[in-house]
Amino acid sequence: MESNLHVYNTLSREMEKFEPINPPFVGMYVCGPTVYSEVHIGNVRTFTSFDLIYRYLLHLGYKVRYVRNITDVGHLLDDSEEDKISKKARLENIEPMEVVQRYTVDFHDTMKLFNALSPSIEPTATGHLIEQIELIEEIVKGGFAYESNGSVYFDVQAYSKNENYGELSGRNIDELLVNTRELDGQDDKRHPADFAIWKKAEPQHIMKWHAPWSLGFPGWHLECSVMSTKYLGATFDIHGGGMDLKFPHHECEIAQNKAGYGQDPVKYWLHTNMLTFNGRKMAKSEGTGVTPRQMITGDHPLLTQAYSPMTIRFFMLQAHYRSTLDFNNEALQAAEKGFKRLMRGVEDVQQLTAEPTSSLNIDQWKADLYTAMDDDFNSPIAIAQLFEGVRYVNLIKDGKEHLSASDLSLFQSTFTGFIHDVLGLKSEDEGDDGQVDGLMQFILQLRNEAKERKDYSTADSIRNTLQELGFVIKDGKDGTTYTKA
RNA sequence: GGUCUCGUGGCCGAGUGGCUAGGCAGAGCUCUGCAAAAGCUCGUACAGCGGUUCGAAUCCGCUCGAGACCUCCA
Repeated sequence: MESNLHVYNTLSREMEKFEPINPPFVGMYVCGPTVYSEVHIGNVRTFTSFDLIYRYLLHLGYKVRYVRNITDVGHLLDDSEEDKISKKARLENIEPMEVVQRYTVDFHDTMKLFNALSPSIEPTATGHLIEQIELIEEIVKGGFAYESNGSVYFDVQAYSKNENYGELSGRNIDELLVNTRELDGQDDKRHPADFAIWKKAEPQHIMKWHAPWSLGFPGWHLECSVMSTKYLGATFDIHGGGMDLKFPHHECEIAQNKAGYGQDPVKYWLHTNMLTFNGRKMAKSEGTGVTPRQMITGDHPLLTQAYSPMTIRFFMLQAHYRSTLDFNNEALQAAEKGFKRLMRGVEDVQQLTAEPTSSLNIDQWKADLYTAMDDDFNSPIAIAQLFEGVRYVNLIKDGKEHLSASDLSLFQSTFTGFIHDVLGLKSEDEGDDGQVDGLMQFILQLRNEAKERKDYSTADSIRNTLQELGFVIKDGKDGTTYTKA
C-alpha cells in the first residue's frame, strides 16, 4: 500500500506524508451532529468534506473504518440548566428519544441526498454510558479529575504539570486561566479552565443516568474519547471535525485520552472550515442556519432560486475543505452551469471512438489529477483538471484530437470514475422509460424534414416550443441532439 | 481584551519567491439557414504603504478591512 498522499495536520500545523499506523487499514473518526434539530447546510459541508476524504482513501485502496458518532445526549446550554435535547422535547411535548430519532433519520436522509457514503460505524453517546463512566473512573483514579457536589471536573492544572493542554488549539494555559470569562455555576470548579466530565442533573432534567457520583449525565467531550477508542483503538489515524470544535472539544478529548488511557489518541487531526452566508458564519445558535431543505426548495429570503443537492455538492467541492466558503446566488448559479457541463462530459465521453494513435497525453493528465488530490485532498484543482478533460472530450468529438483504444479506455474510466467515485457526483437527470426519448427522436425527425425543405419557420417553431418545454436543441454535423435544460 | 486566519480580475475560487489555475459572466472569431452547443482567442488580478531580494501577489513589518475561536456550535 503505497500512496503519495499528504495531509495538513492541525496538530503540527504542517503538511505531512500520510502513513497509516497499520496499513492498509485506516481508522478515521469524525465528530457527528447533535440531533436536536435539522442540520444546516454548514453541517452538510463538513460531512461532505469528510465524505470526499473517505472516498479518496477508499479509492487509493485503503481499508478504512469510518466512525462518525451521533450525539444524542443533550449538553448544557450556556446560561440555562436545561440541555438542548430535553428543551426541544419539552417545547414539542415529546420524548427526548423521539427528538433524537426524528433528527437522526432526517440527518441520514439529508446526507443521502448529497450522495454521502454511510460511515462504517455510527455509535451513539447514550449507547456508551458504561464506557464513559469507566473512563471517568480512570481519570479520577489517575488524579486528573475531582468530584465536587456530585459533578466531576477534569483538573486542567494537574494535567498541565506533565502535558501540554492547548497543544492542538495553540492555546496557552496561563492565558486561558486569566481570560476565561466569569460564568455562573462555576463555583464547583477549582479553576475556571476545568471542564465537566460528569454533571449532576437538576431535578427537572429529563435525560439522566445513575453513576457513582450522582444521577446525572456525561460531559460532552467524553463520548468521542470513549467511542473512538472503543472502535479504533487507543491510537488511530485520522480524527476530523469542524474548525469550531478544535477548542475546547478536541483539546479536551486529547486530555481525557491521555489522562484516562495514557495514550496520545490521534496521528492526524483534520479540521474543515466554516461555511458563511453573506460573510457570516452559519450557526444554529445564531439562528442563521439555512437548512438543506431550504436550499433545495429555494424557500429562504436569501435565495433567489432553488439549488439541487448535486449543484451544492459540486459548489462545495470547488473550494478547498480548509478554506471558508461563502454562499451567494451568483456563485451557486455558476456552479449549477459548471456542474451540468461536467455531467455532459460524462455522457459524451462514453460516445467517443478510438483511433490508431493518440494525440493527447492521457497518462500525464491522469497523473495531474492524482497529484491534486494527493495534496491534502485539493478537489478544486482536481475539478479544474476534470474540466480540462471535458475540453478533451469535445476536441475528440469534433475530430480535432484522437485517442488510441487503450488511452481512450483509460481516459473514460479515470474521468468517469473520478467524478462518480471520488467526488461523489452523479447526474440528476431523472431517468425515463424511453418514451420521452422516442417522442423526441420523432419530433426532431419531422423538424429535420422541414429543414430540408428550407421550411425554417416550422423548424424554428418546433425548436422554440421544445425550448419552452425545457429541451435544448443542438444541430451538429452528425445530426440533431437534445438536452434537458 | 487575548489567540488566530484571511483580504486574488465582474462573481466564486486555486496557487504561491521568476512559468496558463479552473468554473460562471463578458468580448471577438470558427462552425451554422438562424440559433444553440462546441472549439479557439482575449482582459493581464493578487487590500494599502514600506522593507528583504537580481526578481514578490507569494517572505518580513506596519496600516486598513473582514472573519473565527476564547461559551453550545460542523
